[in-house]
Order: sequence, then structure tokens, then C-alpha cells
Amino acid sequence: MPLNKKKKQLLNDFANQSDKLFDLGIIRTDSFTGEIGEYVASEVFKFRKTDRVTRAVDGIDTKGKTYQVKAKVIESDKVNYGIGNLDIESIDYLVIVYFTPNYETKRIIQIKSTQLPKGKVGISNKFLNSITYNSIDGSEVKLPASKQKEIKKFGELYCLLQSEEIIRSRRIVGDLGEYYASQELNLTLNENKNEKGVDAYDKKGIKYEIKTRRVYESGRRTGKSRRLNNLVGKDSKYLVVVALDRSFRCAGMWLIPMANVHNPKSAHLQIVNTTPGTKRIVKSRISWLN
DNA sequence: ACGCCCAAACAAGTGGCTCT
DNA sequence: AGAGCCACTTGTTTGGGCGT
Repeated sequence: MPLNKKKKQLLNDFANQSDKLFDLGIIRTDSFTGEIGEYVASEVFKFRKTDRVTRAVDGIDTKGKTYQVKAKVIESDKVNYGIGNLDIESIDYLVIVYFTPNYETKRIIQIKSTQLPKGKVGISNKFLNSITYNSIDGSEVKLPASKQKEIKKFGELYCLLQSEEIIRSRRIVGDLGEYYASQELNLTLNENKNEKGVDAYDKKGIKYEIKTRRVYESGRRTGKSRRLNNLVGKDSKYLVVVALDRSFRCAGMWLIPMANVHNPKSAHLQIVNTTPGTKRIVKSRISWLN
């Protein structure tokens, strides 16, 4: 069953709404949670966001204090959050923004970097009880009304994508690619989302790995070099590459024998043009991909 | 014995660097 | 331009440990 009209409309709305957040300067990439978290923190702590690629420091406030911001969507009140490789020497504060699934701010925690252990940081109630920190309830967070409204709308659309069963997790691109591939190739999606290297099976039990990229022009990316990383050691027989357009519609699909992929560690997306044995499943609407 | 906490593993993605 | 690395990010599941 292909996507019905309602679901297509929902994907359109989601694409439009994410572009709106982009135009408003709330997000700069498609890491929605992290970007919205940085935005909320920048309003709360009145800091200026650093450039997209700046290491460790996400914001600098008027007094020159530096912030690292983490954001997490939670359904319960659990604060648990493991953070590895935190560079506490480079920052004054660690800020964690907890969101509800529709991006209402639930709680914000601000910890002085001097309270943090070196290396890995495990945020938990136990840890928080052992230090002094600042906790802000979501109800105290005031954003400009216009932006608050658009974030809320975005969050509601995100939740609808899940409740309408268009996506199974909060990974939109990967989930949709698996969905399209299962439709086109008559595959059964792997229930076990954690099994390494296998996303789906066909009727004969042959294994497929599905990789998806959303390919379209926007200011979100600096280069057009796109990769399919970490295919090494995956024992699927076939690699399915799915391209999505801006509206998350399928804009190309290829079936590639995994054994023919030359650079499985870090393959360029263009392998769909050059790899021997590649079968085109859905005609590409992207000029540089065939 | 069970549930909660929590760390680790696994997954998916962007993009930088060097060499050819 | 592409191969082969790497660093760094967010997000989800799992299974061990521990207290009630």
C-alpha cells in the first residue's frame, strides 16, 4: 500500500514546517532536537550561538561565559543521559534541555563545568543529587510567541508522523527509506531494530541493508559530498540506497550487491552510478545520481 | 522477584583531512 | 573527484547491578 493522500500531505506539511524553522533561524541543520535545544537555551541564557562547526562551545553569553548544550526528547520524567567525550575544559556550563515529544520544553538543567567529572558524564538523579546545579521548569521558559508557535506546530506534526505510523522511530529519513524499500521490493522489515547490518528480508530470507539520504538543495549543507558510512562488516546480501526529495518523497532507489561496494567504510553516494551489478528500482529525479 | 537506574553498545548522520 | 581515514553528533535498545 503506497502512501495515501493524507500521509503525503502530512509529509509535505512537515517539510514546510521544518523549512519555516530554518528560515526563522531556529534550526540550521536537520538535527532537529539538538538545534531546537540550542535555540531554546540561547533564549533562556541570552547567549549568542556559535557557528555550526565550532567544537565544544555552542554559545557565548554577554559575560563571555561559554555553554555546551545537549537536548533530549523524553516521554517520562527520567533525566538519564550519558554523554561521552565532553570537553569540560572548553566550557563554563553544560546545559541540558529536555523536551516532550512535541518539543515543549519540559525542564532545563544547567551545570557548572567544575561540577563535572572528566571524560564521560552520566546524568542521572543519583549524579544530580551529588552536585549543585540549576534546574529550570519548562513552564518558566518564555520564548517569542511567534517562534514558540512554529516550534509547537513542528512538534505536533512530528508526533503525527509517528501516530499515523509513517515512521516507527524518531529517525525520519531512515524510517521512510525502509518503508519505501519494503513497498517497492516486497520486503519484510526487521522487527529487531538493533540487529546489526540487517534492515529487512525478502520472501526467501535474503538480507537487505537500507540506506537513505534526503537529497535537495538548501543552506543546511556546505558541500554536496554525501556518504554512506560504516557498511563494512555488514553481512546483508544487498544494499538498497534510497534518495528522498525535500518533501520526503522517494526520488530514486537502487539495489546494489553488497559485495561490489568498493569503499564500504565511507562510500560516496555516487556509487549508485558506478557500482557493477546495480539495479535501478525507482527512476532518479536527482541530476547527479544517474 | 521485580522494577528502576544507568552505562554501554549499536545505529545513523555530517563533514573535515590527506593522498592520489 | 574519489578513497580511506577520522572526529563528532543525536537517538534507541539492552542487559547488568542494586535496592525494595
